[in-house]
Amino acid sequence: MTYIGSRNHGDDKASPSISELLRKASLRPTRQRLALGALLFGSGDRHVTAELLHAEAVAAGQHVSLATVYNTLHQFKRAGLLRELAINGSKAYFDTNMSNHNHFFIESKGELHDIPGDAIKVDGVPAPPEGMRISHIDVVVRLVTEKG
Amino acid sequence: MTYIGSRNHGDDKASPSISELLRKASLRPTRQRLALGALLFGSGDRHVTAELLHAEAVAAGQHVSLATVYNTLHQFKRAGLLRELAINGSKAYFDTNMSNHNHFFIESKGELHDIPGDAIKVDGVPAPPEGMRISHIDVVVRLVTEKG
DNA sequence: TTACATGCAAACTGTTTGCAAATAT
DNA sequence: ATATTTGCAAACAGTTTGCATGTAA
Repeated sequence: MTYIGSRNHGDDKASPSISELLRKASLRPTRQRLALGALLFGSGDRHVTAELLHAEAVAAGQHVSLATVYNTLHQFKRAGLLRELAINGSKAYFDTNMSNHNHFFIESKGELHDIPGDAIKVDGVPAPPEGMRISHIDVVVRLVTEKG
Repeated sequence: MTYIGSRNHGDDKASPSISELLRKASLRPTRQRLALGALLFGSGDRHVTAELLHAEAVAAGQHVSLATVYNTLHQFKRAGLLRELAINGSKAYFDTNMSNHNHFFIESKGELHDIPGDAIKVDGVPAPPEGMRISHIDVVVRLVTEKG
């Protein structure tokens, strides 16, 4: 679940590892889930919006409704295959990189890039209030063009 | 506009400093902006959503439309009086604390709390790509109840 | 066979916009 | 007087949902 290396297995055949991912998540390996899973997990870490993933699936000749893309993203998230990122106020980004890491965000393009997990160190976080614990610390480095 | 109310012209005992803020921002001191400004800047650092601020204004007996709340929040933001926070995927939060600081976010309540700017230190941020510079680094410490 | 998954459209939430009426200067 | 601001409702984007149809086990 951490990373899925190479893509091969021929051209028109679903990757067996996707089926396995789905099986482990108790999700039936439907055509749609296999297609979306291949797009998401078939080639390294990815950042997608529902809209982008849908467009990719359609471009790949797969019939998948946008609602199914949303459903599938949430199912994958629930299964621990994806993480949802709150980057800007409007769109939801999903990240296939489940390891500890952070992000550059290019505001002008809505584009995300990973910062490896061992790069950034956060110190001095105050103790949470009584009865609360830290679930996660998000660091987003927002970038603009040099001109500003 | 069907509202029948007092037009407090000139001497406005309510909040002279708000009038000044507005004047500096080249925003006319209308009744709505004065009311919203008083709610936002009248009592320390605040985190509001448009919906919350609108509810507060109405509760305070002020006629302000939600559209005007949105417009005003953006005008204040543009004037450097507010900062917009991207915390979760759905709602926009506005923060009256313009100094460098970070946030606790209590997911279950959608509640934000400041972490003083000198508390958290972020080290090891990689150099941005060519032609880009860092505009801001957001650190959000997400909290859940101890039980999960 | 039957429980689960999909697609469509309609519903929904949060936000923005067009325009006539109101207000500030 | 004139340029700006407001309120309303309608438009809009992104997301979720209800339900009939389709599909995996």
